[in-house]
Amino acid sequence: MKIGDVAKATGLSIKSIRYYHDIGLVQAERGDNGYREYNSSQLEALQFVQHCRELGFSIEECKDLLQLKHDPQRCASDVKRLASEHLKVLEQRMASLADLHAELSELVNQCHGGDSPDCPIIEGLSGKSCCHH
Amino acid sequence: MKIGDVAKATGLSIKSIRYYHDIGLVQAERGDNGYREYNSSQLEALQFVQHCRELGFSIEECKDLLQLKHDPQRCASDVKRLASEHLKVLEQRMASLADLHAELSELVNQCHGGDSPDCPIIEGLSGKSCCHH
DNA sequence: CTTGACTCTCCAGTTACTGGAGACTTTAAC
DNA sequence: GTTAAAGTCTCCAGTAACTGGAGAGTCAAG
Repeated sequence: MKIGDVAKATGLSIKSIRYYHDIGLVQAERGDNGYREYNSSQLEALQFVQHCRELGFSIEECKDLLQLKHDPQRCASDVKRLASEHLKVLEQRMASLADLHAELSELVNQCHGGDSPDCPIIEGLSGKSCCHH
Repeated sequence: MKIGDVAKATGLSIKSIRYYHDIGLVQAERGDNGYREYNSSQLEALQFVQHCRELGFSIEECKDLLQLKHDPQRCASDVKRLASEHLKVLEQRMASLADLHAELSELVNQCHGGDSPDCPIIEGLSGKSCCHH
């Protein structure tokens, strides 16, 4: 299977697949012409990686998960721990985004939005320090 | 005021301040020794930028906001529009993070976590395609 | 035989910085 | 007066995870 087919099958871009090859995440064999040649297990690995990336795992985490996937000695608790840690990160990001959103939307709500230069948003952003933490 | 003092006053790192100088966001004068010399209006601008960055605005957005801040002809509606657009971005990010979180936590919940290699998380990540979109 | 599609490598750019090297200046202590 | 520490300067490289593009080779169809 050549890289273009793999791209279609996985939904990854050709560039990404080459990148994953370069960093050693999922490496292909080479044909006589130098083209990358992917077999079904490499295809599966790339699909796996793509799902992990979709769920917000970093490349490093994908590497770890891929290793666990291919390790018949793995224990489910290891996988669960990794995933749970990632869940925590997601939760932290969500919380801090929610904070930002609350703060900014308060400023936006205070702003009447007319033609005058008088604007509580600018004033809020100019404020010496922020009271929310 | 020298760069170290500005760093202490604003909470920005020296590196960031120099970076902002380099990209023309907030530029300082130079003393005879070549040191950057910041006056109070530049300090204020940097504080403004720091608040904007804390609220998740990009450098480009900071540039725009800074211009609005220093424009006596500005209208509040322009500021409000910029901020509202940013709010929308924040909302999109929050929504997609929530999606990720839901999907991953479902997988994690399905996993008993014991010593066996049998793991629904790995299986879920290996799955051919994702049903949630 | 040529055209178009596909692949290759290598380089640069993205965002918003951070870290470090090597050199200079200023400040404080002795 | 000297010296050591702290502060500042510039420049280069690296981060994460790619994307875009140049220039060249390869393959299949008409």
